[in-house]
Amino acid sequence: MPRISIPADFYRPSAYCAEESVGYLMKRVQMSIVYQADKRLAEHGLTSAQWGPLMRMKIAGGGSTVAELARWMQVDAGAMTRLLDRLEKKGLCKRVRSTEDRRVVRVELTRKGETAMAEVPAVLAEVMNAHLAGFSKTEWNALKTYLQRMVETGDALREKG
Amino acid sequence: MPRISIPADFYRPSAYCAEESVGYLMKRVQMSIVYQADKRLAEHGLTSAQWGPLMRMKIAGGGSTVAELARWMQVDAGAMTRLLDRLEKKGLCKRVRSTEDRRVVRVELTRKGETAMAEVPAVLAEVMNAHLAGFSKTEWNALKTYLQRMVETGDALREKG
DNA sequence: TGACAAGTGTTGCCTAGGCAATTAAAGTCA
DNA sequence: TGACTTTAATTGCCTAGGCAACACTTGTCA
Repeated sequence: MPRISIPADFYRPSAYCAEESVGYLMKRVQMSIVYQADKRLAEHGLTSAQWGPLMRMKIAGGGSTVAELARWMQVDAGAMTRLLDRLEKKGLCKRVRSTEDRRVVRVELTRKGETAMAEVPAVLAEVMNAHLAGFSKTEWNALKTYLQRMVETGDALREKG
Repeated sequence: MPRISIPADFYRPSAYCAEESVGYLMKRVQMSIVYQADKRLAEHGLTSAQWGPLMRMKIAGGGSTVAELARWMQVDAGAMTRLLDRLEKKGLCKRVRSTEDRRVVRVELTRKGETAMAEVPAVLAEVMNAHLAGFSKTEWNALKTYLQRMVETGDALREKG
């Protein structure tokens, strides 16, 4: 039962101020997080776009498929194909054509991929914690709640068209 | 006087859960905002990356420069050059070599560019308001405060290295 | 069985940004 | 004045994602 969503009335066409915009602020924060994560991940030969699929392979027990990874990352299947090309070239994963369903390509972590992934969770936690310096646990929870509500609202918008 | 920033302790390397991550949630929200904005801006021949420079030219009185736009958008100068290539190809702006300082290229809005910009603020306000459906003014202010704090913390991180 | 639909992966072409090298012009200073 | 530095804009090469077309399988159903 999706309740009716009435848009807010905070922003008006005239006097649209960037510093007041939640969208602008979120973009700034996002850029900072990606910048810090990329800087630290570069030492392990990874980018902030690349750890996601590797993490998924890891928690799935060492392997996955192109389509599954694309869905998980909420990304185009073509983009995932090319991202895996780059990871494979670096020797972090390898592709194996499935024998059961000959359409699918299984993607598996290599030894080198597992090694590269070892430090990633610590890096991510560190970057997030650094950006939340000064936040109380209450504030952190409030922020998460706000963001979760916006995600739900956005999903509902998409469904309606 | 930059006060000392002590990182938070909310995230730990083990059990790094995406749904709990402020970074993941913010990315989701950001993707939704960009998606909705792109969908509506496409009717005016624009993308969510393109309205920014045009807006800057507009509020600067019809013109700016490549370097100034790149700084304003916090983007690489090369990226801005290419973005302006695309805008110029669509006839939304035009480049004029400056006579005072022959290094700089002045970028000016065309009539067509002004027309395209007319509806943009309304579109942006609509998209932001839609994503903030259900928020009270107090919650909206709290969210902005949290984000502003994270921006400042991120800037401080970058300065320190 | 055979046509058809749906799922899977790849590729081409597009926008978009980062980094580095290059060229040209302007400013600085011994 | 001449050497040096800085700034401005562009370009090449890289990662990255979206959309559409394509080929190849698999499943469905008349």
